[in-house]
Amino acid sequence: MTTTTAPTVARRGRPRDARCDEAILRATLEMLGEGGAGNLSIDGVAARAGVGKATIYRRWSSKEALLLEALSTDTNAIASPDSGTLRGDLELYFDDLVERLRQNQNSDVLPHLIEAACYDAEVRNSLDEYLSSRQLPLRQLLQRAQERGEIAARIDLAVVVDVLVGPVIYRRLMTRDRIDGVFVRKLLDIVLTPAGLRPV
Amino acid sequence: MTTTTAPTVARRGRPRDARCDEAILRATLEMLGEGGAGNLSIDGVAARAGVGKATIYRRWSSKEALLLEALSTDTNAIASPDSGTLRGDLELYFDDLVERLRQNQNSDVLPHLIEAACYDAEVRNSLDEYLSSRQLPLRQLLQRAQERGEIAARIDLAVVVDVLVGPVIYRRLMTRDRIDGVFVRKLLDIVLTPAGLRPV
Amino acid sequence: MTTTTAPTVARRGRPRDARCDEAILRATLEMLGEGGAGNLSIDGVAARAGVGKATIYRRWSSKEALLLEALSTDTNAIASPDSGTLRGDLELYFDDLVERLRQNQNSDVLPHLIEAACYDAEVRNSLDEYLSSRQLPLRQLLQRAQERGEIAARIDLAVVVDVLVGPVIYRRLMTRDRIDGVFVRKLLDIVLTPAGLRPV
Amino acid sequence: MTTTTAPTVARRGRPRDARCDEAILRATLEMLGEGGAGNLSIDGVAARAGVGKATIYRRWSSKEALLLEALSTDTNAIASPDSGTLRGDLELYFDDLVERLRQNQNSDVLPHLIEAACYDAEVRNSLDEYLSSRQLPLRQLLQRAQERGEIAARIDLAVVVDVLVGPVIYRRLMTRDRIDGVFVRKLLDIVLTPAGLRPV
DNA sequence: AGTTAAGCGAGACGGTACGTCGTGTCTTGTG
DNA sequence: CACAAGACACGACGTACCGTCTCGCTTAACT
Repeated sequence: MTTTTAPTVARRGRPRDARCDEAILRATLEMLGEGGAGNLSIDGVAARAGVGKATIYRRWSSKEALLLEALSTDTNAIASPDSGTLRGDLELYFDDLVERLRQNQNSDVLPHLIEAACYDAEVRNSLDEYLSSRQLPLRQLLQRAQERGEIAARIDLAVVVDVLVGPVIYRRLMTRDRIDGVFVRKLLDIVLTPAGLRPV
Repeated sequence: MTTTTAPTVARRGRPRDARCDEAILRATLEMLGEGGAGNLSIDGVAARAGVGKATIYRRWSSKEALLLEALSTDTNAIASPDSGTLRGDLELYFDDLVERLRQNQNSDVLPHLIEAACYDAEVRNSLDEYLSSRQLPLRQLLQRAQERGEIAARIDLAVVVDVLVGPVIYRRLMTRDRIDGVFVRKLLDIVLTPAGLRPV
Repeated sequence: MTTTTAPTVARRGRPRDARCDEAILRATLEMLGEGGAGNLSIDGVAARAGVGKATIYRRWSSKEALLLEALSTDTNAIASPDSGTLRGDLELYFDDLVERLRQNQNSDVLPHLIEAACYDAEVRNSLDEYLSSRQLPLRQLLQRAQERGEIAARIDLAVVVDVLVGPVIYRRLMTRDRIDGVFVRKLLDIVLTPAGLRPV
Repeated sequence: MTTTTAPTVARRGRPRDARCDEAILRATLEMLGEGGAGNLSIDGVAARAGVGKATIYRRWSSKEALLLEALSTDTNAIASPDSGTLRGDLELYFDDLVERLRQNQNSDVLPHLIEAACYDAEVRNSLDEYLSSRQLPLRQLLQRAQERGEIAARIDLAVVVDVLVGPVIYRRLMTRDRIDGVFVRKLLDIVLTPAGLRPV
């Protein structure tokens, strides 16, 4: 994280006004909902938040840094299930994920950030960190399944993550096909059930 | 398709100069290679192609429409393998895909187009069409496998496509992990081998 | 004049269509009336006249050449009075001039041409010729008055023309004050009546 | 005038940088001298002044507004003579005027502004104001002469102004004949001397 | 009658300038 | 120092005309 809230430093001068942070993030989220990331401008956010542009740039180095922070405010923790079985855990995890995606249905923030990350290493890092943190429960869940023997030891769990999350992201970003419980079940069936795709 | 091959229409006025199309597309691809989609400007393309901006806008309604056309010119056909086995076909298909991705390694065109598609329905449609055409061999290959009985009839092939392509795209766009033969084998192992992930 | 209507030359090929000239000039005058010279474009004239742009440029070398021609079509001859007295002649001449100005009240063609003449020598010459032809009756009228002795022989008639026409043009172009019979009488009073301004 | 010298208002935000005004006006005058008003572009002025285009548009709504301001900076006051006689005053006034015209000999600024004033009311007003201020000394000078009885009380001084200034402007804009001391003397002779043009 | 040269409508072409918008930085006066 | 306001350099946008050029066709005059 960039914010090192070292409490002992006690910086001099007027302290930052926490209400500014709030107002800026709220304005950002509102404008994201209305026009999407592409139509969101710092000028616009500043105007709506009733804040000077410098006040924004003092806190975030770029539009994308701001977006990432705004996204992170949605921090009701991700489900970290432990039902005892791999299938059960995955269903809980994905049901949560589906619900999240359903809520901000047409959000284009992710595509925007992905593109921005191509040009800006700092954004790249922050985005990686953000995504990684979102995946943590899934990795842990798989780890436990492998320890229980539900997943063969030889399997590379990183690839399993790809196989599970990839299809969802793919639908989200590219095909825009429906992402719901039905899709998740089909996905899990294919990945988990040997009878689905069997080698000749 | 927009091409109405009605030869009897006999369009009036000076016809479009095909050399302009070439020059513009060539300039576009060059600048894509150099600076990426984000740093590509219509002004720049026009200047490099030795062409007025209007000549570009006469053909493409936006930067993204131009990018899509430029991408489509890369028309060495995608591998449409038929080795007789699902596994064999998939390996051939993905080896081809991996090679393509390897070539324009750090291209940010796809992220850029994905974002643009969020705001512009026309781009959305063109992009869908483009992606769909790239997937065609894969869909056909799976179709044949299902007819041969290698894939259970109850399986939704659309989801299989997601499960296969999704992980690759996911690495490409989000985790930026390595995409190579090793990854593809692991991926196919997980998806095709029942012994990998087995339900309790 | 540019048009050398040598009838014996008998140029080969398809002859120019006189209806085009008409249509173009009519369209030009209409658009002049609507938007003024500044808002008149060759594209617009061509479209309204139902004519290709080349058909216009084949006849006139520039927008201004076209304007000059369009102006010259208004060729109901200028009054060339001969009432026997200087004052009488001048009143007739200026009444005619005032009427002409009144008709195309807010025309901005003259300013436009004056400016264009600054940059284009051809326009300069055509404009000079046009203006000179309009002044001819006045010069003749003054010439006769000088021969009759109404104007002292030592007087430079060119300057008299300036003194008479200048004020009208000045009002027209710069002050935009009213130009009517009252003004003309006042003008003639000042210039012709010794009791008006008398040297101490 | 637009300048509201209210010092108590204490305008907020970063104040306009006076050096920008200077640089822009200087660049404008330079480019006027080089290419004339017709070849002067906002892009060009911005580039030469080392200033963004927005910085120009923030101050002036159009090219013409800028030109008017630039002209007004040439503020070595106009001669406001008081020699005691009408003839003497006029000679002083016109000698000054002739000298000014001689300096920027081929300037096309005036024609350009006159045309622009046809389309833009704001330019119209500014131009009127500018011209009116230039005429002020002449009007005062005539006023005094009328009070002294050198000009008959019944004479409309506004028309006298036209009669005096009109011929000069007319030469300047239309005939492009020479404007010098000789011309001015001839002009004054005709207007002031009863023996020149006498009514029958 | 066939050939040829130009006229014609349509519209593409290389340019140039336009006026607007957004970025990230800066400079004021006021807390 | 932080803050609101807003000026600043820069760069891209998409549009409008300019004057020229190519198409396929028509229209006469000259072979």
